[in-house]
Amino acid sequence: MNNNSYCVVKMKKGLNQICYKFFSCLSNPTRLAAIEKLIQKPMSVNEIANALGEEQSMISHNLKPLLECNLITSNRHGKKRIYSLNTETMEALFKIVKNHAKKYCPKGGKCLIKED
Amino acid sequence: MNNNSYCVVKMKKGLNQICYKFFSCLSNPTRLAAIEKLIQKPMSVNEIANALGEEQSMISHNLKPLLECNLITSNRHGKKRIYSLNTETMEALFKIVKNHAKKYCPKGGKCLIKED
DNA sequence: ACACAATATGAATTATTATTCATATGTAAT
DNA sequence: ATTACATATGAATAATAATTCATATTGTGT
Repeated sequence: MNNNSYCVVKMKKGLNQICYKFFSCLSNPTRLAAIEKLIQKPMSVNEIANALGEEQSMISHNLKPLLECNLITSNRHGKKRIYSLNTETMEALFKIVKNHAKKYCPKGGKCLIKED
Repeated sequence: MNNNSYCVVKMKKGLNQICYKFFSCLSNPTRLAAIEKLIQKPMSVNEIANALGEEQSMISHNLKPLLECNLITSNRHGKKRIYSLNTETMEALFKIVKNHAKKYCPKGGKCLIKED
């Protein structure tokens, strides 16, 4: 999955190579829930796990791809490792998604299937 | 998967419900490749399939979630159904991803794993 | 150096998602 | 109404990703 501190995605071409891992990070309920917690404030793995009622190791596994894609960062604080959201990218991203949803998902969270 | 023209995602809460399907659509090499083709110009299923060297039915299957999320639209033109990109959303999105990649993926398409 | 706390890792299992192939549906022209 | 072209659908299989659980690692304070 990575060749020495770089992660290379096997990909067909172009756009894909950059985008696939990026969007994959975000297309997972657990990771989205973790991100949602990190919007509030930086947290440790255990804090996120407790807040979500999930196992510590599961959260740890899930934070990894987010870190690799730099959607979150981490640094030590005493014996804890604190994870923070990359707010620059994430806020810009959510702004677009929310805008899109407002336009196309009138029933709050459900996507309208448009017919032509 | 959908209850009568609406698709409902089973989801833990909040942000997730809106975001999960959105990002899921985009975290797939085939769909990203199809989108890349549609950036150039609107196309039919067969045109996309030929351009990518893939089966027609596979592309058809893959366009469906993009349609449901309104990331593409479609309309008939004679016997063909022409698919077009929702450029408003997609261009804004790619702009963010490219910007993020420029900042964090110095080796063009490979993601730098940051150590602290 | 030791013990503890916090987090990470690996590998097996389970769950989810993609692809394929056969076939159905729809459309337009003759 | 029949044919041919274009696309969609369903269901089986294959591929990929997520979760779990046991355990390893790493850092901290004593």
